[in-house]
Amino acid sequence: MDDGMSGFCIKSRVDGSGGGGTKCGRWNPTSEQVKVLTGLFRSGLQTPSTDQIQKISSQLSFYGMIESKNVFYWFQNHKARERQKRRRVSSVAHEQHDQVHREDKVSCAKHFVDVNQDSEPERVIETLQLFPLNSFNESESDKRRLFTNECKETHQTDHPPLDLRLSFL
Amino acid sequence: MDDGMSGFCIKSRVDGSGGGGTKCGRWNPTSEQVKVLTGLFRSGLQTPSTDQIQKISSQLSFYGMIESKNVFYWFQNHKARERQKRRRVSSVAHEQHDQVHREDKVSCAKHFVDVNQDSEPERVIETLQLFPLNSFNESESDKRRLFTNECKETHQTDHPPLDLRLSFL
DNA sequence: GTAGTATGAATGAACG
DNA sequence: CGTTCATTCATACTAC
Repeated sequence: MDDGMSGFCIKSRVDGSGGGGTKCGRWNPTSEQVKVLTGLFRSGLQTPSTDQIQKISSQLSFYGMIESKNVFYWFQNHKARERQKRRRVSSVAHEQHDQVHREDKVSCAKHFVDVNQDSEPERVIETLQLFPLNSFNESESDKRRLFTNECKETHQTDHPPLDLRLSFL
Repeated sequence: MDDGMSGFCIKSRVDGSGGGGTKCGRWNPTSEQVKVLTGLFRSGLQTPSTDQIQKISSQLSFYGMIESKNVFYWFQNHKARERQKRRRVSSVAHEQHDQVHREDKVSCAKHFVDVNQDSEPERVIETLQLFPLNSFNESESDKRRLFTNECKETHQTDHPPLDLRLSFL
């Protein structure tokens, strides 16, 4: 999206500066930054608020270029990966013999459909078209409930107009 | 990545229906779908109504599997993230180092980029037509033209205490 | 140079 | 709507 793709040119490690230079691309935290971040995380701050993120970012900028979003991502990733690791461990160390399906979520997430896995990707020609014309004045939650319960969007095989010049709205 | 790096990196993974394994998991929009959605969003449709969502979904199904809820979530996420990003980037600046000239912010970003949303060769016939009266608002409104980059504080000249050590939280 | 790994970034989905 | 979770993509780094 228009993520802003804020660019940043970072050095290569505090020590480094290997001359190789300013690689523009993704943020590469300095060891000091990582140290502080890790310290914060271990101190119990696993999900900083937006406000905290900004403060942290601000302070860490002393050590080098950094943006709020970097801090944000750092915490998100750090937490996620720790959890992920933990989950893996518990999954193996615990539980009965790990079945072939150790993943219970990865399968078709919800009430999805499309059971076709390794065969001709043929689309079902269900014509279960859209649910009744909505009643205006429905709340967001109503909408969400509606959508999440929707099991399949038919995607009719016979191509619709295709003229979607966005004028269909 | 090549100097393009604008917009989004198209994932090589073509979503299902194509040949072979239609990985059923989460929706992976095709670039066409993203393009249309982005176009709609940019044209002012940031919170489509239920029926609009259905129509969009219906039309986009031409490009691949898609459900209404996907469209719903897409808009939710897109809007939320745009704000989030904005929030993260803004403030922090404060009046501390005064309002530098807008120009400076740009120069600070010397090597990179712009916030150009789609530097993609716009191929879709943008006949964006304002949706019917059911929702007339936004108008042009969009003037997020500022470079919201956090290149900000080049460290306020006189470096901050550096005594931070987590005490600033 | 290729393989493997660590991790930054992105985003679909969903929660409160 | 703001926030959080899970999964995946992309890339920096390391080892062979």
